[in-house]
Amino acid sequence: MSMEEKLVVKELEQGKELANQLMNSLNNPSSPSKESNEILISEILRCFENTIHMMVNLGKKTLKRSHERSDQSNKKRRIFEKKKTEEVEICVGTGQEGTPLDDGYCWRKYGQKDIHGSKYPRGYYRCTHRLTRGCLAVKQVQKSDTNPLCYEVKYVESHTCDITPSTTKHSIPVFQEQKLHDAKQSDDNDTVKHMKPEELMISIEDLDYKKEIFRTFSFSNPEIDDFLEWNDLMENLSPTTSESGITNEFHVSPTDDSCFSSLENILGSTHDLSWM
DNA sequence: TACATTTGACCTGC
DNA sequence: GCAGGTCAAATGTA
Repeated sequence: MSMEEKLVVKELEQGKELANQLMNSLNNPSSPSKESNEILISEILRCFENTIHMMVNLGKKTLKRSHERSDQSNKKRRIFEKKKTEEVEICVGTGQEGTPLDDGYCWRKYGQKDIHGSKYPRGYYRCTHRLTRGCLAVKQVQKSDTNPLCYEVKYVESHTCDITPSTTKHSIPVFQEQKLHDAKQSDDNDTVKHMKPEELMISIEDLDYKKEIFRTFSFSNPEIDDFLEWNDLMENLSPTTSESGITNEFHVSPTDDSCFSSLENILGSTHDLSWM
């Protein structure tokens, strides 16, 4: 059994346990409050959502692998799939040796490769939430040959996990890409007008300054993290995704409860159920 | 013990 | 055949 399949089983077992708790609660006249039942329901729904999400991604992965290995003649489709993932390359300076490019997301290294013609190997990172939330974000980090203090970072696919760990020192998931986004969007900005995306340089001082600005931007409420449904979250947070597929901005207000509207609708509908 | 990193092997595209 | 990308077992670390 693969790691993904184990996670699916674990999630289903958790849902089963929650359902049992709900049943016990409903069968017991001196059961906890209605709010407790609502919490249990939302947790069960979250388990289903996660399971579906994981199964979909597991299926995609399986299909993709089998497709790649068995149907090698269908190259048009492969090219099409490849085009769906466009890439943006930026270069960010950092003085923190060993911890390059802490961009606020949780990355897990899955490979390193010596690149022909390059002094330094290229590191391959994927989002930590790839298995649990199906986030397909990937980045490649390579030291610049010309400037060892400069890292060339290539982001492939955008984050769909929408999770910025509260423990992360710098909660700036949008900053570096925002900079690039600004460079693309603003024709009036002469300083970035002539820059190619892959040549975009960000000074350390500027980085620290921006980090301070975006330090408070994070999803640090564990209850929110627990209750949000990922699809609804994606819709309600309204991330402005560019044509490249890179998520550049998030329009979200900490006080905006629109994120919970769908959940409230679900819970609201359950109010009408006779067993509540 | 769980999670992250390393690294050699394997796969695919050119 | 080569180079780049990914996988997964082995290893390291908290």
